[in-house]
Amino acid sequence: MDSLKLESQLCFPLYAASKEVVKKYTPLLEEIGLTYTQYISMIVLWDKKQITAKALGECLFLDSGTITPVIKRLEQQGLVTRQRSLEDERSLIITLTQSGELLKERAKNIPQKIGSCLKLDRDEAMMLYQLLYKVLGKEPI
Amino acid sequence: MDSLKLESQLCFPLYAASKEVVKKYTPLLEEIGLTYTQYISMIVLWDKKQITAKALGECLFLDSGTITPVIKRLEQQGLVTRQRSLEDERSLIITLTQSGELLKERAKNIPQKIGSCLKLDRDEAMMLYQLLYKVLGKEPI
DNA sequence: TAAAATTAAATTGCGCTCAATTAAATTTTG
DNA sequence: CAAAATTTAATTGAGCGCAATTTAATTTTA
Repeated sequence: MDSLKLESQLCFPLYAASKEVVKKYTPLLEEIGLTYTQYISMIVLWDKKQITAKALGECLFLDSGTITPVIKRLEQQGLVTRQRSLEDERSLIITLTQSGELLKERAKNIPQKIGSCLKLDRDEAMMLYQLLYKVLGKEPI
Repeated sequence: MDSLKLESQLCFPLYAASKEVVKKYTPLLEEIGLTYTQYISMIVLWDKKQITAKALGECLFLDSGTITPVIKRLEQQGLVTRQRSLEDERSLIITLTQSGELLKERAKNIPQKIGSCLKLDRDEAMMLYQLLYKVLGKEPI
């Protein structure tokens, strides 16, 4: 049998489904002025309020080449501030601003809107979630 | 409960797992001079030998803005040729070259190498596959 | 303590991704 | 048939993503 077929490789539906789901977010995120990457960065910041660039990158599986310009754009929008750590000047501390905090209110119904347009029931979504975290080699929380 | 958390949204592990898996392909694909997107394009071409740009884009969930330059780079590498359809000048026909055909041999052990580094057993991989195709709203083949 | 190694961001360069637009060919419709 | 609508690629512009490199700060080690 031919393993070099699109249908025999798990990577492809993973890649395609990821893009399709991100695409569903785009119009909703546009209403609040965020890209998908900016959105997941804000999700972490809404939770933690303050985090280093390094820790944020680790949360999101993004390296500094990606995270640095994302943070700068969030700063330009007034959603976060950037400052060097006093204990370790190498570290960049990102802090949620009041304006960033307020944006959370406008984002709060996005997950539910997306959930309702994914054609998975509760058990399927749970199962998919578990399997993806297994691929990531991280425990689902 | 707070739905605006990274852990409560299916999109995030999907997005992260997709990137991590593509990243596993990168060093293997580098050996044969392809990017991931070029690789999945070649997979379709190894199967079909000839396809229009539109059909290729549909297979891969990619629009012309992405597929056009990808095809041009494959052409520059001598793996495919591009020609307009005689019946419909709007359509671009992409044809696998002999050199493109030969590359298949060098790629043939990639799926197995990737499979062995994903920490999923056979049943889990199958389940993940089915769930992802359900998200894509397409029947798995 | 001074040199070497490590760490964290930032930068660079290349390619991907998509939305929106454009241009050309074809099909539909009046 | 001619005008309008549709279809297909190509183009443009903004942002992501990563590998590789650079710069500066800190830690390790000789």
